[in-house]
Amino acid sequence: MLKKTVYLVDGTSLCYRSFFAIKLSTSQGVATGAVYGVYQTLKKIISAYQPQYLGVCFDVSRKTFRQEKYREYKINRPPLPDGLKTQIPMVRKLIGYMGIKIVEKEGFEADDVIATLSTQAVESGNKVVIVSSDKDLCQLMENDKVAVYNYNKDMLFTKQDFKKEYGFSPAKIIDFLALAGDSADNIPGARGIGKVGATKLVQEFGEVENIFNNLDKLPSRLRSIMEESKEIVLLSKELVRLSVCSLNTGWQELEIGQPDSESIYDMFSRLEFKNLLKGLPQAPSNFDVPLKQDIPEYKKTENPVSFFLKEDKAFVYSDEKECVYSLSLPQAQEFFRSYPAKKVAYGAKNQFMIFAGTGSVWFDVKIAAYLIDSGLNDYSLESLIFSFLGERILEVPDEIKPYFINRLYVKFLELLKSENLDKLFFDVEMPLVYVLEKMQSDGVKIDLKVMKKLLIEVGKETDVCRRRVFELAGKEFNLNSPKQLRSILFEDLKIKPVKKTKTGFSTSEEVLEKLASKYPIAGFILEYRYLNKLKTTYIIPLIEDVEKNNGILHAQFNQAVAQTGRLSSSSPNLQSIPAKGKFSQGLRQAFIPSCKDGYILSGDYSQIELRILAHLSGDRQLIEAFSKDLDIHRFTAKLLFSTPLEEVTEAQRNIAKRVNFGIIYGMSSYGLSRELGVSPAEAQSFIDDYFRRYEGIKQYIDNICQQAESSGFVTTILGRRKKLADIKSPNLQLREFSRRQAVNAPIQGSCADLIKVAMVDIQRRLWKDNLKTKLIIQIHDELIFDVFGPELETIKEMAIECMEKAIKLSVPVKVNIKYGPSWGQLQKN
DNA sequence: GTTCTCACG
DNA sequence: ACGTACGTGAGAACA
Repeated sequence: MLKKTVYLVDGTSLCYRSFFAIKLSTSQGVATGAVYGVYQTLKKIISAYQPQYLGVCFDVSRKTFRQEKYREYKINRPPLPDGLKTQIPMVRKLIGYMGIKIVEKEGFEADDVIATLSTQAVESGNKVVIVSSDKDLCQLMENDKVAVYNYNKDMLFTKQDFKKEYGFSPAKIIDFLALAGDSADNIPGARGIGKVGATKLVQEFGEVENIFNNLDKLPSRLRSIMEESKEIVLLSKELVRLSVCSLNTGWQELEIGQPDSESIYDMFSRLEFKNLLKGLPQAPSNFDVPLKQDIPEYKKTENPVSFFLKEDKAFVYSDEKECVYSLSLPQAQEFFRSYPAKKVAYGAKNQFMIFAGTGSVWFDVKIAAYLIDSGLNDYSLESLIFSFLGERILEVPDEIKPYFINRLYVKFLELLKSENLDKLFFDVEMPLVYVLEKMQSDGVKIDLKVMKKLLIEVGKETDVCRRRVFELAGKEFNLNSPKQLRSILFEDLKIKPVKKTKTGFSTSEEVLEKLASKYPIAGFILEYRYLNKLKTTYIIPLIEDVEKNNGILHAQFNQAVAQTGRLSSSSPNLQSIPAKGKFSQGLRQAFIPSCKDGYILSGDYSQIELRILAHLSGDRQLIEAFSKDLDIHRFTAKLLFSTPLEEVTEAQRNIAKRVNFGIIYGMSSYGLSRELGVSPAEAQSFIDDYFRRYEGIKQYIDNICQQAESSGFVTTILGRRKKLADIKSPNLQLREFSRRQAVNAPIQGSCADLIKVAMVDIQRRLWKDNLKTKLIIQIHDELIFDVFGPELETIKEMAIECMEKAIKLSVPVKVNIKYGPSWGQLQKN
């Protein structure tokens, strides 16, 4: 019979070690480090040693025969941490998916199971490798067919290695532990004997029984210790001795089976193990879609045509003929011009330019996926194919893409209809694709001279600030490093820290603000941070970007990113250009109209989120306040402080304003207390008063949370959905987070609905009336236009009209218009 | 790649 | 007893 090697893994110990070593969690905060670590370790063993037999052993419960012998056994072990507890079932599933068997036995620990399997395997003439970090298991190495694998050092540990390190043979580790004790398992050992003493005794006498037979050979102090501890030492030895038990599974059954890659892939994508996904073997793919070169001749125009563009090629597919056509660009343009079917695409925003003049894209599967689930963090075609079609393909070849786009489209159209998202999709989101494309390609004109002048000015001030900080600190250091700054402030200067982060004391704005009155250095650091941010995040990158593009800035407006339905902007982010602070307007002055004598015009929704809250909640007070066009924060202050409207102080109005914002964010008393700088109890009383006065809002919030719980999602005015997977989670933090999202998402998302409708309407009007003015930037509740001079009055009216009438609310919607020669010089009428 | 900090709504 | 307002993107440091 051929000699085999059987690998036996201590699953419980591996889980613990991975959990503490690997701090990893999903974007939702679910701990995943243990799963990750266990997989990596098993994978490493499998690829390094290619074992044929491998089993993972677990402790079943805390109750084992050892507790019966000694009640204190492992009693000081803290309970399983929550984050690990939730991972154990995932780990077990994963091990199963990997084709690996789990072996365990009620009343016994993983170690005992390993001992049993190891003994059996060795008896039938095989070798054993034990994977564990637990010393107890070394006793099994007495038989030199058994080795222990250390996964930290990636090394095998043999009987010889053990002897070299300890000076006695592996079987005696139990005598050693019986004497020295083991604090982790609460093995008592002999009082007054530690590792050193125990080593000496075992080296001299071997087994503990032999010590007791030769007590007369010990020095008197040791002798009395040993006499006193006899019982406890013998008990300890019993506890650390591994026990053979009867198992349902023999080592022969540990042969590794075929891994279930689909399930592993599924689990990893849910746990967001992106790098591990790449390492998984690709499913054998058999697309079976022939490729043709000629121009397709479809007969039925009711079948939409799916396409994918790649530089100078277009790949086209329709259900009518089950093949993909590979066309040159001119061929494709000719085809689209002459053939009137609806076009289906993936990520059309970045593709349709090539098809200008051949009609618009009707269905974008990426946008559809975003409406169906706005919470995904990956909308790549591959990821959608996996999530919605259940096929795992690492990289879809370009020529096959239209085939999959078509399948996704069929699926998504059904889903959009059944979830009542089709109207939002076809009337708002799809038309918006083109609006955004136009905004991106038109771009924003930047005055480089203004930028460069600003760079010099800000640069100078930054240097002055930096020098002042160094003077006050008494030395130079990297002022951009929070770590170095931390040590300067809280160690060298011995300033009392205010707040901690995960890794040490915080040096955030909030902290420095508090320190500034007492320590001038804090003020200079703040000023440095502001200036440096301006310089490195805005001025320099904008200059570089614009220099590459002839004075025009082309940013991205992303339609499938924000979970609430908002747009996001990137490369550069035009939605976070500074608006306050000394140089903000100077910076914005570089954003100028593209034509001489033009204007930059901004249309800004006034208090839109609170108006939407009034609409959604139907709160009597809030609706009335907006109907009368009152200052809403002042009005809230009146209610909170029971003061006549005209007697509300600025301070009271300010508190009310923050409370109003808090409501939109689903606030907690703690959050509000920090925002207001009062105690949580005082904050709570503000919240209580608020809800007493705005009864409808209170009811609405209770309602929406209940709705979220029963359906698992919340919706906006136009039916946009936000899924809330954790709304019923047993984890309090996750649950409360979901509740806050449940309150906020309908408000933020409805606001997005509103402005998106306005954008679509506005762009239609611009096209229809042949206007030269361009919509250039959207900042959530504000639209920025590059106005052609003669069109100023038209645009003013049109912006107000389209924005205010986008969606009819039960309160008036108000838009403020400002305009000027640059973004930094806007004036009201 | 993660952490900290900070810009915007 | 914990960690807390909601939604984004970006630069720099540090491992």
